[in-house]
Order: sequence, then C-alpha cells, then structure tokens
Amino acid sequence: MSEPNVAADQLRLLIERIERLEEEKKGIGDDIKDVYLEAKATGYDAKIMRQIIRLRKMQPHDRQEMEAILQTYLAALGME
Amino acid sequence: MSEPNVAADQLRLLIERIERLEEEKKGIGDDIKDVYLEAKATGYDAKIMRQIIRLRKMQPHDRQEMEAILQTYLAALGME
Amino acid sequence: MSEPNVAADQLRLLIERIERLEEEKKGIGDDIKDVYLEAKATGYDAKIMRQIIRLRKMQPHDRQEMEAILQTYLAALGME
Amino acid sequence: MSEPNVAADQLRLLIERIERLEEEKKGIGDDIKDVYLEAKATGYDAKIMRQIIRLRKMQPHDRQEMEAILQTYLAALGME
DNA sequence: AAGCAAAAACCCCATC
DNA sequence: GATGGGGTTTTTGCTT
Repeated sequence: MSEPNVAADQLRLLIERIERLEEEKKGIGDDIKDVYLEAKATGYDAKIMRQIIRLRKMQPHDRQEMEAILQTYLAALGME
Repeated sequence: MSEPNVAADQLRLLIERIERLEEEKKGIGDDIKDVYLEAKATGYDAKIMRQIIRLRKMQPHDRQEMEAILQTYLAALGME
Repeated sequence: MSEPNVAADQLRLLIERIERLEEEKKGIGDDIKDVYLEAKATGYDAKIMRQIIRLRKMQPHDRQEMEAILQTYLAALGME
Repeated sequence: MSEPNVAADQLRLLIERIERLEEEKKGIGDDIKDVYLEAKATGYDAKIMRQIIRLRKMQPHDRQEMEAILQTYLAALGME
C-alpha cells in the first residue's frame, strides 16, 4: 500500500528482532546441551559439571558477600 | 610435568567451552533486554510484547485450544 | 556474662521473627501447591487457573485496558 | 437453580480456596515487611539483614554442596 | 528507572 | 510412555 501503517511496521520490526535474538540464544543453548552430551559420552556427569560451573561462577561473588556480611555483622552489633 | 593429568585437562576443557557459550548466551540476553528498552522508549508495553511473542511461538491449534479453555473457565465463573 | 550484648540480642530476635514468618509463608505456599494438585487431579489445568486468578485480581478497568492494548498489537501484526 | 452447574461450582471453590490462601500468604509477607520496617527504625539495614538470613539458610546446604563437589571433583579427575 | 528479590513457567530427567 | 519432581530460566513486582 502507498500509506503503510508505520506504527504496525515498527512494532513488527521490534518483535522480529527479539524473535531473531531469541533464536540465536536458543541455538547457543543447544550448543551447550551438546557439550554436556559429549561430556556424558566421555563419562562425566552433567549434574556434577553444572555444580562445578556454578561454584566457579559463585566463588568470587560469594567470598565478597561473605566478607561484606562479616563487616556488617560487626557494625550492626556495634562492634566496629 | 611429563605425565599431565589428561582426564583433568579434558574436564577443564569441557567446562571452559560451556562457560564461554554461557557468556555468549548472556550477551544475547542483554541484547534482547536492550530491544525491550528501545521499544519501551518508543511507547510500547514490554509486558504485552512478551505476551505477543509467546502467542506467536505457539501453534495456532494449541493457541485456540488454550483460548477455548480459558473462555470455558471464565464462563464457569461468570466472568465473561 | 554481666553485660550482655543487647544490640546483638535485638538483631537476633528480629531475624528469628522473620525466619519464623518465612516458614509460615512457605507452609501456605505448600498448601496452595496442594490445591493446584487437587485441581489437576480433578481435570483442571493449573496454568489456566493461574491466569484466571491473575485476571480476577485486576481491576475491571485495567483488565479491559490491557485486553485492548493486546488486541491493538495483535491487529498491528495481522494476528487477529 | 435446582440443577446447579456442579463443575462450575467445583472450579469456583478451588479458585476461592487458592485466593484465600494467597491472601493469607500476602498477609504474612506484609508482616515480614513490618518487621523489616521496625528493624530499620531501630537502625538496622534491611538489605544486610536479608543477607544474613540468606546466609543462615544457605550455610548447611552450601557446605554440603561444597563437600559434594570436592568429592566429585576428585572422582571425576580419577583421583579417588 | 534500575537493580533486586519472589513467583511462575519451562524443561529435562528418572521412575514406574 | 506417562507422570511427578528438581532445577533452571524467565517474568513480574518492589524498593530505592
């Protein structure tokens, strides 16, 4: 048409961009799943691998949090 | 060392691959968030856009069925 | 000790009160889960029941408005 | 009516039970919020209190998990 | 408005 | 092959 519904197009474009990104994201999710399958085939347990990865991710953060807590514990108890 | 722990290397490699993929995945997640922000800035409602995307993902048949059940329940409750 | 740490006791008390309340809250959450299970056993769809409950919680006006926006978006995308 | 819609009644009853439970749950949530307000008025920081509570909740679980990981790490690397 | 915490949906697995 | 359960991710609502 000569007078396209601009707003509609705009919305559609945004949604299509999101859908494309979500597909990509899903693709990577599948890749991850494949690596787990490969690991499993090699004899590793996926559940344990997930734990390890979580631990590696958490460690810096958690140590920080733990420290923060300690500090604040003392402060809260008026022992600073 | 002259006798590297092959199993350890193998496991570490698998884990590092997964960690890299997860980073990528996170990056795309951030991109998606950006598009929603852009949409919001343009005046669109992110929450409803999410609904739309969910609906588009469903098979027409499933979508119809779900809608039908919803209507039935609403009717049963006098909410039509 | 002859000089108990009053501040520490106070903080501990507050925290214990919260922990007790959170337990209660969790208990009710479990009850809710049970009702959904019962509903499911009777043939109802839990997911749709949740939708219904969400709708009932909204003010009629808000619900109408949301529905209207959804329709507008669907129309814009040719999904009506 | 002399022939009530039994199914409708049944659904309504289930939903009303859930709604009542959710109200209770919300009430407790409000109580919790109140305790936090009280704590704040006494000079404690809610965010820090939340951290403490989370930590107290996590500790047993996390120590277990950590130990499990350690075991499995060794096992996975053939060092058991 | 931006991050954080709670709730909900989804997905995979194991089990019967 | 279905069915529940655990865990992960996604969404929503809240607080600052």
